[in-house]
Amino acid sequence: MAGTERVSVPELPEVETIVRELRPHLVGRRIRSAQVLRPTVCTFSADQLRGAVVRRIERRGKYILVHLDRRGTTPVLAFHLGMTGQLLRASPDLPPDKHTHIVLRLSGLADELRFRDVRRFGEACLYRSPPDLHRALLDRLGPEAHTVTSTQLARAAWTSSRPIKPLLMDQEKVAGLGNIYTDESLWQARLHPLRPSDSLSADELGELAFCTRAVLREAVGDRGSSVDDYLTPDGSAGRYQQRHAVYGRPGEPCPRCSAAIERIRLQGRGTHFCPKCQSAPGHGDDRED
DNA sequence: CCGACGTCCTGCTAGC
DNA sequence: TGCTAGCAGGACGTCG
Repeated sequence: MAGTERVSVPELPEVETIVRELRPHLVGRRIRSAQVLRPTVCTFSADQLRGAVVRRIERRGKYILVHLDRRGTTPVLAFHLGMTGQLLRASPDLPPDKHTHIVLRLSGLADELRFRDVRRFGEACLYRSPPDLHRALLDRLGPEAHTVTSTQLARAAWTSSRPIKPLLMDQEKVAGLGNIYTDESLWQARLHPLRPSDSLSADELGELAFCTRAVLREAVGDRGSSVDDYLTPDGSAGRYQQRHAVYGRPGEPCPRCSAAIERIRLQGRGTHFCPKCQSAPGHGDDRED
């Protein structure tokens, strides 16, 4: 793959794709055995999982939540994939590599489930109960990005003067967006990533909410973006990267106006936008329609 | 309260 | 050719 972007960071569409793929394989099965190959990436020991039955699996923000049933308790296993995390089904005949940190074997499932993470920004946490999970994790997350409304966006945006891009990536404000889909949503909404959040009009925030939902819906339909090594648990790749308008395309023509896509650094993140049709802050907001 | 910045980690690549 | 420095970034801790 050409370009300077080599890493595919799992965001809402990738995590949703993983959850959908795993669900029919995991739900109802019992964890026969668990191996923790690298204890630093998780908060539990292998024997805390043994014998647990998977009741359901869901996504919240970028978290994968595996609800368990074990000896009358209902613990929840939560995965965050960080930048390079993967949940893969793999044959036990293939020895796990050095980046495989957790291995689960389930009753009635030939493949084992592996948590693999090259850069180890991801982690797996075990919570004692759903209320514990909410207190420690879920209550801190903002509304889901794929259903976010203009009202919800306005509530977050109008109380902050920080640029709109880092606000969208703040999981306490909106849950599920990362670098790729934030850049794509802002391009779709014709908003410059540096625009102060509290400078956005109700109309602009309405458009941003609409575009964010649309981008995520299409990306989920394409089973996410595969930029380099992101794969779904069955080993297949997503294809939304073919539709990226700006992300990973510095210097290429904007699909809307043909101006060259720019790339800047914003709070340490590579940020891609069209300098022509995403009007710069302080240069007026007149847009053609 | 808010935001900027350093930290974690590995693999790839530009440059000497 | 082989080395190293730099870069990529999600979330969190620290500092101003």
